[in-house]
Amino acid sequence: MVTIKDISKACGYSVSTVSKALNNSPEIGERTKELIRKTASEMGYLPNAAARLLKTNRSNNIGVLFVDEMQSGLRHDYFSAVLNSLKEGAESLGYDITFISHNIGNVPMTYYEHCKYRNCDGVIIACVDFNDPGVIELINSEIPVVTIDHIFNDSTAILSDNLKGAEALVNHIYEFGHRKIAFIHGENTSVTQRRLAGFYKTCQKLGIEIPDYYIKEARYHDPRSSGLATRELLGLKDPPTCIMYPDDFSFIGGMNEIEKHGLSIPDDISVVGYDGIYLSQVLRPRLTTYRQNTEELGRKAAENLVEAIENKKTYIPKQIWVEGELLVGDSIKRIEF
Amino acid sequence: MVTIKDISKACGYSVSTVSKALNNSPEIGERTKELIRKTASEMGYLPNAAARLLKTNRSNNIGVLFVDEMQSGLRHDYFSAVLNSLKEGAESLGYDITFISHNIGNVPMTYYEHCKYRNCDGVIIACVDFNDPGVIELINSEIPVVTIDHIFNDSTAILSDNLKGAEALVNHIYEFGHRKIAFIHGENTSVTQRRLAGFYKTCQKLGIEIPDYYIKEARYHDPRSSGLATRELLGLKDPPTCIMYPDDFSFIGGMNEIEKHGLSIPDDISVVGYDGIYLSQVLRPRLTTYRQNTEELGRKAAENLVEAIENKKTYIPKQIWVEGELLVGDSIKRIEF
DNA sequence: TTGTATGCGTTATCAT
DNA sequence: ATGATAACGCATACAA
Repeated sequence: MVTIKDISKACGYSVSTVSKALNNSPEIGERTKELIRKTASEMGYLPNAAARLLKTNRSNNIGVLFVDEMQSGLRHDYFSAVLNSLKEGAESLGYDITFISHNIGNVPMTYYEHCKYRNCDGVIIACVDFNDPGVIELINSEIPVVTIDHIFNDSTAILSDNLKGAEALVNHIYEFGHRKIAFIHGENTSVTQRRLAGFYKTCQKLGIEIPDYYIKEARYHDPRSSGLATRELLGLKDPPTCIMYPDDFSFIGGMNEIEKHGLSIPDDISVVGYDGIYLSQVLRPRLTTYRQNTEELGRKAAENLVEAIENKKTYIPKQIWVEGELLVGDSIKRIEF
Repeated sequence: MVTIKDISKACGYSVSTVSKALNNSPEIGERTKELIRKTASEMGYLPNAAARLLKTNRSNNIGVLFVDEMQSGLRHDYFSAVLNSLKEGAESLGYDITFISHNIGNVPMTYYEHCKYRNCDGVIIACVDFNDPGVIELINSEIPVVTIDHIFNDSTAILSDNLKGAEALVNHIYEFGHRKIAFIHGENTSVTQRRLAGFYKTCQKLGIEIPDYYIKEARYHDPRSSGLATRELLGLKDPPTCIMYPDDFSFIGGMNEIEKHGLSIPDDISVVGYDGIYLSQVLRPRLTTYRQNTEELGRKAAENLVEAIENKKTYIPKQIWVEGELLVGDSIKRIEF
């Protein structure tokens, strides 16, 4: 491994001069810098992140906490998409990412301890149980934190605009003539609450009243529970003409149930999803859905965390809402009313 | 931050004694260890991974190279599942993982350089273009490497047994009475080659001849190309009675095409997928498919890499085939012939 | 059994 | 503009 010491020997300058030159210090003459940079690259020099960290207390490493209750972890379309852009955003800013967990080897660690152990400059938290004491400890620590899809006190949060999403869907459904709109929503989280708020608010504005039995709770990413809810809705004396699903993937459960009833989408019943994952766009009929902007969610999370890290003194936490977009498919029938 | 120096002061032992005690050195008396450990934990001591690394040249950090040609990156069911178990396997062995890329900030780096920069003890390579010079440089370097689903010279490879998978599917299809079996396969990779080999070998053994026009090339994870191939197959004078798809997800494209032709699965045409992702099991009819054992693939990759790292002298590279299992669904009709 | 001294590769302080 | 030196936190060879 070639170190600055080797470069120092090779070009006759002292170690400290080499270090300064490589860090582009104004103290060093342009010609000297030139020479040192050249020999460094010729010798294949690479800075040692660990040694640098030891001096500067900056690891250029971001921790990522990503554990969902369903244990599906990375196998969750929405979150793996967010993670992907998170990773790319961080990398383009010069940071690597490390997954944070609560035990490493057989040594139990809190999330906070793991972050300290790896000297993470900051952490991005997504998809976790925000009541977990370990998560709370981390958020309340001195480590800069950005949360995704959850507002925690005054730490920076990047939020998919679920209110606007539900609003856009309801408006769109309404325009197609539907008044009997059912909403199968996910388990009770802040995300769900905002979607419900957007749903009710928009219905009210449009002057349509939704009976309570049109609102069903299922679980995110779980076609089975959405299938059951669908069955209940289809069995009603006064069934809805359009069903909103917790997410595109869960819709598969509804789709099966609808087919089992001998009904066809969208002729007999209209549906919409949520998320806008790849799957939704390859199904036929194409699913009308609301695409969450996972690229921007991940990128903004990385950008804001880095900003918080690099301006620790002046950074002011903020909440950033990321809008998605309506993806118009063919799963809603235009009806008269 | 509390260091061994602080502990040293607090309990009156020297720094080196503390260090040895914390590392459970036999040199230190049991009572002393006890005391030191106790004060350390009371003071909330955490070892500093960077400092330790600087001395020991071991980072307990594994690099992961995960870039596929379709740029779908982490948004790929199969690979995100492998990654997930990779992560868990590594963590349970005391290693963290870091994504390797080819530029960090605006500094262009080769994969190898990135690994060195982060002092990765080893690297797991999956889902990349193995002709990329950067990948080749990394594999040929002194850094221990484990590849997934690709054999590269004599580095250790963890391989999903695609030959057995194709074999199992063909046998199963045959048992249901089918003789006209079409195979839509993915782009030409070693994975595809093995599946094709398994396919042909089994057909031969069973004494069925497959005309060339039953074999179509599509792309993995791309329903559109599989849809096109399906259309061609359905348009044949002598269409197949069963179609094998490159993967479960691609099957969606075939499914749409089949429905468009007014055909029904499995009554009019039988199908099988590959992968056994969650989606395949929630579709109706349930897709008959071959589940790749992603848990074991990821875990074995982590285990073997760690073994290679920790026994650098004695470790012998090997190839490990991981079998999957047939997932019997309802997408094949039993027919007379 | 415990302590002293040194160095890993880097940056920062202070001198020259 | 350049160089000598210390220090970051830890582990280890060697001394006691």
